Amino acid sequence: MAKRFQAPKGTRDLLPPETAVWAAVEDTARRVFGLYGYREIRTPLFEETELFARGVGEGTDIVGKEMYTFTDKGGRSLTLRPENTAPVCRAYVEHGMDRQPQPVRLFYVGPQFRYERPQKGRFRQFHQIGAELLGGKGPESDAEILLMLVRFLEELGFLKLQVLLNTVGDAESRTAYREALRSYLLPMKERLSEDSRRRLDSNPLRILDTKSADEQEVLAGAPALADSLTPDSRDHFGRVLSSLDAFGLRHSIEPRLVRGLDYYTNTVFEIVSEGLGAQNAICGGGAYESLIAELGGPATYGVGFAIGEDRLLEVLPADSPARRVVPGPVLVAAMGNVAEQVVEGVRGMVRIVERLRSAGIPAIESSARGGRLFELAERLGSPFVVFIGDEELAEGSYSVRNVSTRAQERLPVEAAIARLRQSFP
RNA sequence: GUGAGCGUAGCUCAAUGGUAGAGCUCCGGACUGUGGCUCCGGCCGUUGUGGGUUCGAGUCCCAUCGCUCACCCCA
Repeated sequence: MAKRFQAPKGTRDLLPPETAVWAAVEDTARRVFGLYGYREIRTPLFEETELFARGVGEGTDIVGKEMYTFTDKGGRSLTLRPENTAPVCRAYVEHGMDRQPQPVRLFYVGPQFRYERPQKGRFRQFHQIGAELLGGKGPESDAEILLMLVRFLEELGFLKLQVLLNTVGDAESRTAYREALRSYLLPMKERLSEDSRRRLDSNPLRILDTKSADEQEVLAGAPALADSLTPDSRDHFGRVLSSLDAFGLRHSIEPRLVRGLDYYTNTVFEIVSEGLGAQNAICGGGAYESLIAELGGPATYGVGFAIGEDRLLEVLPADSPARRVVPGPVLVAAMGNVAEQVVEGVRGMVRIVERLRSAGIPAIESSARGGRLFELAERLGSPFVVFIGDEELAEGSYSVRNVSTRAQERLPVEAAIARLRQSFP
């Protein structure tokens, strides 16, 4: 027997009927984001490696060890996109979108790639739904995009969501805090893990969100980032919070929330969910004030989020509108002599099925008989079975049977089609 | 990159170190103007892969690959 293949490690096939839920979630995103004036952008699945190295940050895990990087036949170093914010900003700069009316509101839907060991809620190819607001004014942009994010999740049936919020300050605040934190931790270096000790030099802020109980204890007496904020950053965060309050958007401040991408400044946020094991964040985001400038564009304020679609689907409420079952195709079955006129019978069936399709009714023919026909209808989710026999052919009618109520009527063709259409808006 | 658990048919699972099985699914037939069937028959395995121990390995050992979970980190 020939070798059998399987999807590469960390990737998976999405199969029906689950794909219908994915499509419904994405449709909801397009609709809700559209309500806020966001339009879709589709960037390449791969970019110059340098874009992510500079944009996401050399010190991040993503760049340090998780990139799918390859050299093409022209000797270029390319990388499968591990996230979509840097590509969107690249496109903003490349296409001179700073000359469009500001701010520019964009959203994206698509696969991202990170070379990691798979586990619950983590894949090498995963999917994100995200949005970026570029060229905005600052705190009010942050609040706007959070409002949209929460509305989207609520429309999917998530209730009582809590947004975890924090500020990491601007560059000046962070420099000040980095020093304060280092001075505090340095004397207690022995109590830190190897990783954390390394971060003491490279990225001390990252030590804050450690999960180790022992390190949490060490951190209990650490200086607060809030105390190192510049007046500007303090004001920024205050305005975000007051906007959210004004909009009635529930949130909680998590002083330890630090995100792993270098480009974030000031506002950062996360939405977490139960039922995902250790990978509990379904959405993360924040503001970035210098990314676009670092990519060669004008100084531009940006804020955005990315939702992990795979994780979102994992915890999607059972009663989510996105799970609404889409009806299967109407089954068309020949009866009596019609069924026995093998060749002409089949062609006649196809003509009838095509007629239904032309009227916008999904339909397939079936050669199943008796109980098997209805078993098939159940499995496909078909709301109706249409019977065509000699009598129907003679008088130009279809017998339409409702699978769930078992009610059956013989109707003139046009009336039958009108009846069937009611189930397929 | 590190650690742990698990790999038997498409799915769910059996098989004391002694002939690889069952149910479901799928396909074919009986049945052909009506219900979730019934009956008959059939396909499906180098027991993830490769070595080793043994008279004999699905079972024990080693390696490898894969899956799962966790660490790290993130969505």
